Amino acid sequence: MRKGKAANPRRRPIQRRSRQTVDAIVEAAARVLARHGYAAATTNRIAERAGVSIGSLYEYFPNKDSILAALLERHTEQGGFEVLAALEAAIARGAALPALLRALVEALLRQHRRSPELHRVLFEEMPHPPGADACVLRSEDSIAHRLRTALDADPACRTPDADLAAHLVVQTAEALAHRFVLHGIHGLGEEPFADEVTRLLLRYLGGEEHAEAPGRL
Amino acid sequence: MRKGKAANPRRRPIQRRSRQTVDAIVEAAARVLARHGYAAATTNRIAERAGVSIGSLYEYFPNKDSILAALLERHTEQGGFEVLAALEAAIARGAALPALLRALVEALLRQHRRSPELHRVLFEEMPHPPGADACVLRSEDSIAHRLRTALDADPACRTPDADLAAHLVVQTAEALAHRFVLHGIHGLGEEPFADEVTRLLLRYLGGEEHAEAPGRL
Amino acid sequence: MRKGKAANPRRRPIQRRSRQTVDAIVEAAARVLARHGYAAATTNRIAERAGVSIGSLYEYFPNKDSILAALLERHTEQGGFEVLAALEAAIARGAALPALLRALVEALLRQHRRSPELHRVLFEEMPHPPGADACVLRSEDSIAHRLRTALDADPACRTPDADLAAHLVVQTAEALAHRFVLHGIHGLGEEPFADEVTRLLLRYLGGEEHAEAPGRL
Amino acid sequence: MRKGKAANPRRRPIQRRSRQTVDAIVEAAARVLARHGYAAATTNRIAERAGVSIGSLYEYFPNKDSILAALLERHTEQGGFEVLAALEAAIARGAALPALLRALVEALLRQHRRSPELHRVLFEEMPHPPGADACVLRSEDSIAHRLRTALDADPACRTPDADLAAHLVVQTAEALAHRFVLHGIHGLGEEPFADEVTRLLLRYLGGEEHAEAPGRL
DNA sequence: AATGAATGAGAGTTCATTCAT
DNA sequence: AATGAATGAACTCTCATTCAT
Repeated sequence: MRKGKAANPRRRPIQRRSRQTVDAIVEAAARVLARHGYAAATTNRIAERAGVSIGSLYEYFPNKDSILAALLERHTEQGGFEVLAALEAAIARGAALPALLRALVEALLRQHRRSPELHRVLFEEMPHPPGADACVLRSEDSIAHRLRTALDADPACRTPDADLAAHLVVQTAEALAHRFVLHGIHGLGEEPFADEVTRLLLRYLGGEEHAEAPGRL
Repeated sequence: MRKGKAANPRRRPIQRRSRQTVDAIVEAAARVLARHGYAAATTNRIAERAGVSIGSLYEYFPNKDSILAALLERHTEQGGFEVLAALEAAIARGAALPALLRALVEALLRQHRRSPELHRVLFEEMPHPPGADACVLRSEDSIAHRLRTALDADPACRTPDADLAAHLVVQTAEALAHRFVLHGIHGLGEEPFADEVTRLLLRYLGGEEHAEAPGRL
Repeated sequence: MRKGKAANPRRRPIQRRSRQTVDAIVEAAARVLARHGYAAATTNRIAERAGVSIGSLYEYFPNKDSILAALLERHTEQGGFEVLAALEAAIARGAALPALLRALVEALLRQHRRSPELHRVLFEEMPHPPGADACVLRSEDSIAHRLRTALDADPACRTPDADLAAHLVVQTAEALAHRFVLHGIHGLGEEPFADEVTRLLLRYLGGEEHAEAPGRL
Repeated sequence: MRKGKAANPRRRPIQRRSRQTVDAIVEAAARVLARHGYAAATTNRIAERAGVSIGSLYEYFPNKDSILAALLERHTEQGGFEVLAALEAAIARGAALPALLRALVEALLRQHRRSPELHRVLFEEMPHPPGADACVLRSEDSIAHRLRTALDADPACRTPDADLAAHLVVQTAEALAHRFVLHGIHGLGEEPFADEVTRLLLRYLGGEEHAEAPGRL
């Protein structure tokens, strides 16, 4: 049968073994994408790398796109969690605005640095089927949300629309970090880059008196 | 694709007819991508839309990637020229920093607005073969360069590294405009969005005393 | 793209060359089915037998089923034409009812005899997707129709509903011939079989006084 | 199918449990075929419907074909028994030739009517591996045999070769009933259809003086 | 220069069957 | 005996590319 499309549900990875298999497949997809690029990421190669038969792969994923979507989601969620955690830690440390923003920028840089090749393929080489970016938006939203509550509590922050400001801050930091890791800015080092981005964000949020040289945390 | 080959066009389109054919093909690629998405953009369909036989298409382009690369380049260069022109016009008008930045933001928004579908496919759906982004970087570079000379001349601008600042401004404005046009920010209108982004950039560059309400140009 | 299903129109075989290719493919399908059975009739094998690349095959047929459907149709139409022609010839000869029915039975036997293996595979082994039999019904209908006008003209025929009778005659003759050619009836020869079927039909149509031994034509 | 293998079941279902399992599998195959057609009848789906693991299914059947063969056999035998029983009942009632043939025709119609979808799939959609039809022939043979002894005893029957006549009668009735149930004849109702077929058979067997209106039994 | 029919490697996917548990 | 996750050969079909005309 070739007609029965899309939606026949696959085994739900409830049991431990299944979970491992699913992870192995997604992990293999990540390795193949990072090492050989999108064009080489065939289902058969992914299955092979995962040490799983092609049949098993299709036991857990209805088609190729769903594997890549799962990878994108995993990658994005993981990154989001880390950034969120870094934010949380900074807040817990009682960090003021400059240090908070610094933490955000560094977390984003770290995240992009971890596997820049995978990141590049995932976001620049791989076709994003319409709607695949929902998880990216979601992730950004949750970071912006957390940031906003922090901004609300910070007297140094003078900005009319805190929600909007939080979103712009997150989007800006993320976009600049992305670009920096992938393409660099002339020969600029990561440290001065982080300084400058933090300065940018800080001035935007109104804390310009602390703007210079927040230093490393 | 038989082989993932390089991208120098086979025949130098010196004659008028050749130039027209090349343009027709690139234009057809743009239309197909915008209307039907990346997955439907086969070489045969592009040739058909261009009113050219598939054989002729391969007379002018060595492979599919080179067509898409040409399109990406054309799109980027055109956009770059427009932004550059808008910048130039503002400077010629004797615009101060706020108005200058406003002009930059508006030009970028306009550029993304022009064919957002094509833009989305080009930058979010279509695989970017490694190195395909060189032209994007070049375009940004030239805008940043022009901006920098303007900043140098503006006493309102107090920033230690004008070159770096110019690059960050351009990258930030471009990334935020891109995101805004494609995914929006909650229900925010374009006008207030432009205001806020301009405010962000202006504060960064040190002109905070003029930051509020630069108004429309 | 794997989603774009069913209906994208293929090249219509208008030109001479195309017609030849289509014929070669259908003919190859017939040979493969007859020689190796349904299970072995893969598109690649059919293409190979046709001396055509698999790509060309899909240039002319949108999918595997359509090839087999075309073969079924060709086979059925050809058979129908022959039976129709035999009927016409008998009528032209001024044949009376017995000779007419004899001609029908013989034509059907001849038709099934021609390539019994293909016939068996086509009608007993091959899956008939719902609706594939429309052409068979059409063919029978046209034979029944011709027969009916002949019956109307024959005074020997006494039957209340000539249309119904014609259909039953055709269906009965076809079914019995099919079964006889494929499985035989004990050790009965074709000649006596044809005699007996003719007798059956003749008695049904009311011409029982001529029923015995119509002889060969 | 790894190999188009023969069809003797691995385990003789002696125990009650085994018999039940075998029945459940065959029954499940019938339901799946009738409801979803041949293409959807995968071994996994059949096992699922039978409430049996795929492993167990293969404990009782050596391969897929053997399941379908068993179903075909069950279906055919059951149908054969019913027709035989109807014949027997008519004879026991002392029915004359017209009533006897009427009973035969009605029994066949009833049999096809019972699950026409299964019947259609079984005989028109499903591939019949060579030799799968032996059971059909056997069934018809036994009906023809019983009919023959009845004909021998009936003085109204004047036909030279009673055995041949019995076979033709059974084959004709079966083929016409099959066609009628599956495709109909114009808008003809079942009652008049049965009348006409009975008339056809009766005239063939020489009982034309009783041919008109045998009435319902 | 132009055409477009032909090519065929290789993609995604299915499903009958096995076998470790 | 029973399970069902795993297997992988084999299938249908696509599409970038070539080349005879």
